[in-house]
Amino acid sequence: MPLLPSSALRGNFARRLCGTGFQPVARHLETMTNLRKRISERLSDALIAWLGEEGRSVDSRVQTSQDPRFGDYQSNCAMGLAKKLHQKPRDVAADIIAHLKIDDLCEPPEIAGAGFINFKIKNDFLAKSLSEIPAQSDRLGIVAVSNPQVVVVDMSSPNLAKEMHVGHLRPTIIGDAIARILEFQGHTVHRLNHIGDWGTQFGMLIQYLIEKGNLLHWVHAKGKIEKHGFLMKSPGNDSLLSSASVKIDDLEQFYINAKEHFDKYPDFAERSRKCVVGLQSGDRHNLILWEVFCRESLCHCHEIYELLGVKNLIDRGESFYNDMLPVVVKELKDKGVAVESEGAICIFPEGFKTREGNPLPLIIQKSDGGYGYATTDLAALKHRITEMNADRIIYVVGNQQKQHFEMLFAALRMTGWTQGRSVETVHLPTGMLLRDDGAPFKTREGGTVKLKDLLTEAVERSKSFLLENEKNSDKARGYTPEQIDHMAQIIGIASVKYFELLHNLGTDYRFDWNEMLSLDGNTAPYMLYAYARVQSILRKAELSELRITNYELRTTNDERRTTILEHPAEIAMAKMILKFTEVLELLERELRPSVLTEYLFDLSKTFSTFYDRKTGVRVIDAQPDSVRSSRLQLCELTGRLLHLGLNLLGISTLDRM
RNA sequence: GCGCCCGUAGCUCAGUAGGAUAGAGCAGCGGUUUCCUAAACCGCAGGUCGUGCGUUCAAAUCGCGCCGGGCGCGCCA
Repeated sequence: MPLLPSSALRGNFARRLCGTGFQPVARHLETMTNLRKRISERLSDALIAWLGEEGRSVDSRVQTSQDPRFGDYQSNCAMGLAKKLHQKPRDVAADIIAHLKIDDLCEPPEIAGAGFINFKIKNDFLAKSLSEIPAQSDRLGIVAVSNPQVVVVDMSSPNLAKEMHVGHLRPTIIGDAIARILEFQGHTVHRLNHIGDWGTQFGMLIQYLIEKGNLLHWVHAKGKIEKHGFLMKSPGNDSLLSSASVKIDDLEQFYINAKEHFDKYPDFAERSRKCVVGLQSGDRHNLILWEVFCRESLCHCHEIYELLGVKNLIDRGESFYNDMLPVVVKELKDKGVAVESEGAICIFPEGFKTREGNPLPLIIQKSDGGYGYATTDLAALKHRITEMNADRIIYVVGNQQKQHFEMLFAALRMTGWTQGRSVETVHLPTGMLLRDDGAPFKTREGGTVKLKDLLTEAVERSKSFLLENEKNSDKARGYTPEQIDHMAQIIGIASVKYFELLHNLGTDYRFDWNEMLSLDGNTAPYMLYAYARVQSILRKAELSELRITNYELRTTNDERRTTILEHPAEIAMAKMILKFTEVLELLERELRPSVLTEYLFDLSKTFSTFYDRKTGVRVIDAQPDSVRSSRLQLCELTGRLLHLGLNLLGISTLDRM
């Protein structure tokens, strides 16, 4: 059975995967088997063999069984089919089985209950499937999708007027995880940081900067600004910006001070408004200061992104779309998509109503001539579709904006911008972060919690835990302070990220330090620990990287690795490893990182049982050599898989804990 | 008032296009260290899936009503 496309396509794969951080699938023709898909294909063949063309329309999907008594997979198609054929479900099941050719994969299928067909995978087939996983691939032989798309992930979206707060955690972390997963699957992904860099508050901030701020090296610049949008300029290559700089230590406080000043002094407020006007009319001095301010604020954001390990962001502010706004409005007016209503230019997508039951507008030009967020969002959509050639645009944004995105997407369908091309737009609504007492996440004084403070605390808490361990003679591992710092950094950040990803993204959830940093349960530390144990085994078995290479190289040609699956723990391990392909399918369909966290937790648990002194098997001192090498292979695959899975979530691993 | 989301074990949450006796983790109780990291493992206990009808061979899952919570509903993002 051909598991990879022809060699002509393989060059494409390699190119597409460039820049994802993963090795291209090239040398090996092996891949990881999708057990569920295999059975489903055989079932489909059987249905066609039995019913002819009609068999094609029957649902041949199989699902994993909940109870091991029912085997590994089950098909429920006989029950539905029985109704159509006016036969008994169990008879239908028997007919299906009679046409099934599956004895190389499974034990003889069994009919149970109301007409379920149960499949149990043969150990031999599990072993064969494991041995097919290529040894050198950090992708574990998982091939890219055959229909790669250009995907824009709209994520993070900070507002440069203020510092990033806990509310940005979900859209940033989940957006990055989704981007990583789609990249891994072979799509071209653009992580788009839709930054709030434009609007009335910037007038106030810039005026405050001029009057009270710590402006350094302010030099009147030569030249002129050609276009709004500091983000359009190539960083570090701008003579205007290099001539002015500013340092704001506490951006949040700066905003609060400016706002107080604004409320207290009407003349300052007046100067602020003039500043806004200046900005909008392209006044050079105002614009330079605005850029300087945005640069400084963006530096604060990137400190956070660095801490979180979020890379390859396209920082593109709202200002980027400024010049497009009047063009878009005119176009939509000309096309008759937008109409004037109560002095404003509006689009009225079908199916949306106001409080009074009137059609609800998407306002693309205010009655005063200004533009709001809806216009920017539309312009951004157009840019992503027509300039970036996006096939799929994913917004990871709070669920409060659900209706706005529904209207936006409805409006998009009226514009004709996709020109018949299929462009999928999807809003992944994120839930709110609540305090552990269920209240909105605020400081005791009612202020917002800075993201930076939160992440710092996570690292600090991890560090004090590690230091506590070192004091305990039973647990002390003799780490140096540098090692402790490094581990605390990884564990702290991993804990916060994992806790985010663990929850279903749409629902509100409670933030609980003790829970997320706990070593017990579905947490990052538990999983990092499982990974560290794998690494420890491989070290103890003296399978250094070089040794693994030699060990694997012996098996590349005719001499296959033989996997021996006898002990229940070995069999469980094998099934769990192969299940990964099914998890990826689900991820592709549902874009829910919690599907992956759940799997990784199951994998870790299965490994802990496999390796346990009571319930598991010996590995390093196992005899004979064939068993030892088979078990080492299971460990090695688990390690690679944990590393891969955590990597897809944006979480780093530790070789020791 | 209308629209959308949610209500599952004491707590936090899963439950994959309706499938068999509803699952995890935490907390609780009880076990396991001559042995590769006990930061672990095993076992026990714990639920009329908010509620009432309905759809069907089959409902936590689909439909309708009700109760309770959240969010949104014309120039803020």
